[in-house]
Amino acid sequence: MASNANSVNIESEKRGYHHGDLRSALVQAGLDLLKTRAPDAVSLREIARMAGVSATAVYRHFPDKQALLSALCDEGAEDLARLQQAAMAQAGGGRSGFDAVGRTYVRFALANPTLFRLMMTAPVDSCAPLAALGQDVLAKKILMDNIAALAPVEASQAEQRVFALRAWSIVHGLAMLMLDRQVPADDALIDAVVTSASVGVG
Amino acid sequence: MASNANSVNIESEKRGYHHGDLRSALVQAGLDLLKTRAPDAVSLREIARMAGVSATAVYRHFPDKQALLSALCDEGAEDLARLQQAAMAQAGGGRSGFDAVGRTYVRFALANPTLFRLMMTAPVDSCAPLAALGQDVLAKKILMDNIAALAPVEASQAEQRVFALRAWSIVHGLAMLMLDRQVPADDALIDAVVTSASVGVG
DNA sequence: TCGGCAATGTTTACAGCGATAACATGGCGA
DNA sequence: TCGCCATGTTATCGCTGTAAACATTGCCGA
Repeated sequence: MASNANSVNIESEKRGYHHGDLRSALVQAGLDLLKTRAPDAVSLREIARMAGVSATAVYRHFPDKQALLSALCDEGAEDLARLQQAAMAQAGGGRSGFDAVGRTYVRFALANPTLFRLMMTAPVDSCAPLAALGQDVLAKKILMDNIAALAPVEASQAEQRVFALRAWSIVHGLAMLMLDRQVPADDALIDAVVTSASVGVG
Repeated sequence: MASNANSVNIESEKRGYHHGDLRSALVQAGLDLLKTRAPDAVSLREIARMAGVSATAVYRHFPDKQALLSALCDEGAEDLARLQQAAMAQAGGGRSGFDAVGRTYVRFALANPTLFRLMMTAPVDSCAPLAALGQDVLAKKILMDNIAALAPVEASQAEQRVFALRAWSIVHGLAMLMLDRQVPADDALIDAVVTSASVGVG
């Protein structure tokens, strides 16, 4: 997951005043921290501590905490996109590929709850235009296009867009409900909800 | 929205050392604050300030911040349930009532973004059993049962459960995606996604 | 080779946060 | 009337994100 193959072993080497590749180290530390902490329990200071560096050093590489978190989101988005591409390829495309991508989406959310929540939760009050956001949004756009391409061919473009959005809503809603424990995180349940979703429509 | 008709005008009266009904006042202040703040920008201290009381007074009525927030969630859940009941009644039940309930769900989320997010986001790391949570979960259970009752009659119980969960996923996912600005918060779009959701199945 | 500048670390400081402990007030029943 | 106790208060703690000032070092031009 989101390995930065270069610049490993940093923590073991005795480093001098300068770190070498602190930015990558911070991102890696952040991803590690995300695995065990709740989203609002992820503190800039702890990430810095984990990277063996003072808290304010972070500000040499990110304007503020949110920027650091956004960098983590971008890593997550890349991961998710890779997984989905693989799932699609393995299923051989078509409808079964479509379902596989959906299942991958939900399973990724369950496997990386905090990261997923971070990825999908907008900076909230900031009315930033979508284009200004990180590349994860771009990844989603690509995903949307892929989904739309699987809509029934006889449908109009608007109908295809609705079809795609509904598909996204199903997996996103299911993922969120399971993350928030409103619904048991049952693998069979994922299959049931996601798979038959395409039955009634195509 | 979530009016506590009793104990109004508290802030205008000159109160003595004791408040009278601080608990209600805190809940009301919290709901007011939720209207303008992002979820993680809602601080216990500011709610207390808004109620004209010291921060630690809150602890006489709630064990911790989370408990106060849960009280806000319960108010929100009541509101949502009321709105959905009204929508169902006005639409005259049946499929159009079903759709109306779904639309109400999404519109409530858009109208009360922070409150909705608070309601639907579990205390995260706490593995609390669902039964131990606030009444909002109960409200959701009722909702689920209502939805399930509208599933195709020839379906098995398990199929009905999946049908209900998929319906919930659609509206929940759509609400979340719109809240997080992944998708434009367009009223017509809500109608399109929610309404035709029942077309392919029943 | 040397001097200095820019990049990138550090320490210090501040205001706001949730939470605890100790203290103050005052309503109400014995 | 007295005293209990529910419900307020202030003081304090450790944590947070962030800004400002200072320290160190790699690198580039003279």
